[in-house]
Amino acid sequence: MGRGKIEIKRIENSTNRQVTYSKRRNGLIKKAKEISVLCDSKISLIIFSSTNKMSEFVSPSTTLPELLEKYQNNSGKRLWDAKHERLSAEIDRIKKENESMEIELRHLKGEDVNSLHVKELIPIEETLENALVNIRDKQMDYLKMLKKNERNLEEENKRLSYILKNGC
Amino acid sequence: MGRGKIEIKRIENSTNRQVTYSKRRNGLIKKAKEISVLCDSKISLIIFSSTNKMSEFVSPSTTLPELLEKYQNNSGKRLWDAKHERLSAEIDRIKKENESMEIELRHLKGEDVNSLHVKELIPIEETLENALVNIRDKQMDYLKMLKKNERNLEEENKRLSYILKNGC
DNA sequence: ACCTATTGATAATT
DNA sequence: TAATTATCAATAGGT
Repeated sequence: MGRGKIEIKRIENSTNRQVTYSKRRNGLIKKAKEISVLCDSKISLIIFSSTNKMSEFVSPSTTLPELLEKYQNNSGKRLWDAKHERLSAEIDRIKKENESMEIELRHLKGEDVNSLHVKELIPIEETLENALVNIRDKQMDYLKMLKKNERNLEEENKRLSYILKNGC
Repeated sequence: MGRGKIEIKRIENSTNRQVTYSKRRNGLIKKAKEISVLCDSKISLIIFSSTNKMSEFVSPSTTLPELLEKYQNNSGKRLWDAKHERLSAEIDRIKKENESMEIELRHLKGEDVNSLHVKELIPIEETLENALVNIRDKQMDYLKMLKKNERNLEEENKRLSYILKNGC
């Protein structure tokens, strides 16, 4: 079907491949249209080129979702239920994570402590004490920095005053 | 492409239509295979005859669900119902909640405090102090209860001893 | 189903 | 990149 017969294997020359792709894709879509009209059939054709450019044809008498629904009924294959399940499972997982974090948060805020046994209060107390130490350290650092800045400014002031008093 | 040219319109004779369908479907699938091999492209072809008999071809380098996923990304069309989107949206929402809780938790544990401004430390400090107060109150309540129990037991002891000493 | 005249698709070339 | 065309492939109609 051309100036020479070709072997059906990947065309290595990428320009040739692109050209052939373009021609054959058009041919394929044309033939898909023709069979859908001639034979009153419903078709979906989705093509991605090797560079991931998409082309599609769906016979006008239907829609892709409708066709896929029929596909599932016909083949018994699930196209997206698996995905739903995965998403649902992920939601469950994250929700559980969420709940336990919420509980931990409440405990660290000293809420709902009545639901805890006294022994369970001890690690929480320790965590809170450590946190307070950290935070106060940080505040202390900040204070020290302020003091240091203050000292630096005072010294600079003295120096400038001295220079002003005694001339340059 | 045959003994005579035909017009591209529905073939009314149902036998002819069926025969043509069969031939052209095979041709279409063959061409789909060829382009997928020659041009390294990914294809899905689903055909239903006018009698609802299904045929399909999916290039071996992919799967229909994968292709449909790409189709959705590429076209922006949603193939499966709103349920999927709802689930995805919920996952996003919960994940965001999760993240902010994680951050809050870390701060309440005195972690990552260097990323905070000193002013932001103040409410955290207050929260921690309140939490410690609550927890220590709870511990104190427990201690008081223990003391009270102790007293009660001591009194009961005295009473029993008295009864034993002086007869019933 | 198979056959084959004929049309249609396309590989190589420009 | 778009036409052209020689050649091969698909297939319509007949058996």
